Amino acid sequence: MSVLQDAMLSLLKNIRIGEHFTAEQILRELRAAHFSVSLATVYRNLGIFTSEGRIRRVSVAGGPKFYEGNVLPHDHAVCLRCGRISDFALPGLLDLVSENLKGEIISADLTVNYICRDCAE
Amino acid sequence: MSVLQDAMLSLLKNIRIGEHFTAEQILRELRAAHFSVSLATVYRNLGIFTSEGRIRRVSVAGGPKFYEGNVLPHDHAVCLRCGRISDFALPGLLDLVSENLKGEIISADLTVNYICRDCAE
DNA sequence: CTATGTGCAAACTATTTGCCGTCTG
DNA sequence: CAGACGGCAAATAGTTTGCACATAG
Repeated sequence: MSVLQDAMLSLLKNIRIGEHFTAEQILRELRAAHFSVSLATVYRNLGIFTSEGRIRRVSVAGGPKFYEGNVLPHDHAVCLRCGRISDFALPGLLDLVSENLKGEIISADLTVNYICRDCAE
Repeated sequence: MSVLQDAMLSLLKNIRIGEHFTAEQILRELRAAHFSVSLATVYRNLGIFTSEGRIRRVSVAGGPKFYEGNVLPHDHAVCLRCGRISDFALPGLLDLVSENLKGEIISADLTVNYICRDCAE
């Protein structure tokens, strides 16, 4: 683990739970912290961390992917106005799925589109 | 509505419920039906139909998007071995979501990763 | 005739890769 | 010195767009 990789990982791990970053945002954060790093390297390391299960990659329709340090199972809610992604837990989801689908269930990705309370005003 | 657009729409609407096509596959189907059409036009028309709510666009992590004629609310199960996408219904999902998330819920996209019965053998 | 639809090629966005230099143990 | 790390530029995949021509109503 290089100094840069440590910095990337702790960026993703230590930021407020529920934050989500794109590769571009991570690049900006790292540069703000005086790393002279390139986008290719950010992507390369994000790929490594994701395949090691240290971080999680989140796809949201029609845009860049987001990365988060929270690898515990949880779901995402995307506000259609401000675009912000929030984590939320939906206990019982996997049970509900396995009652309704035959086969060996590996995981379930739930993305809820909603209008968050800030935007609803 | 041009003849081509009619053909695209009925392709998406009439095929066995639960089928999902990529833009490339639709192009191939149309050409097999003797249309001399380009990929750009397929994408253009898919975009129009999607924004009109006549078809639905489905994103699956790390690949091209799929399109389906079934616009009724339903969920998707992706087999991690064969990659096939199946429709399935999860009654009670929206209720479960609204019990656990504050805000105005618009829709919920659930994608289940699993091993289908054909692949399990 | 006017709007709509289409092909083609080029642009674009997000991401990945090859190559080669560099740093570290 | 070997192997991991990283910069740069080019490649790639999927999708979108500008433009000029064709076609339908």
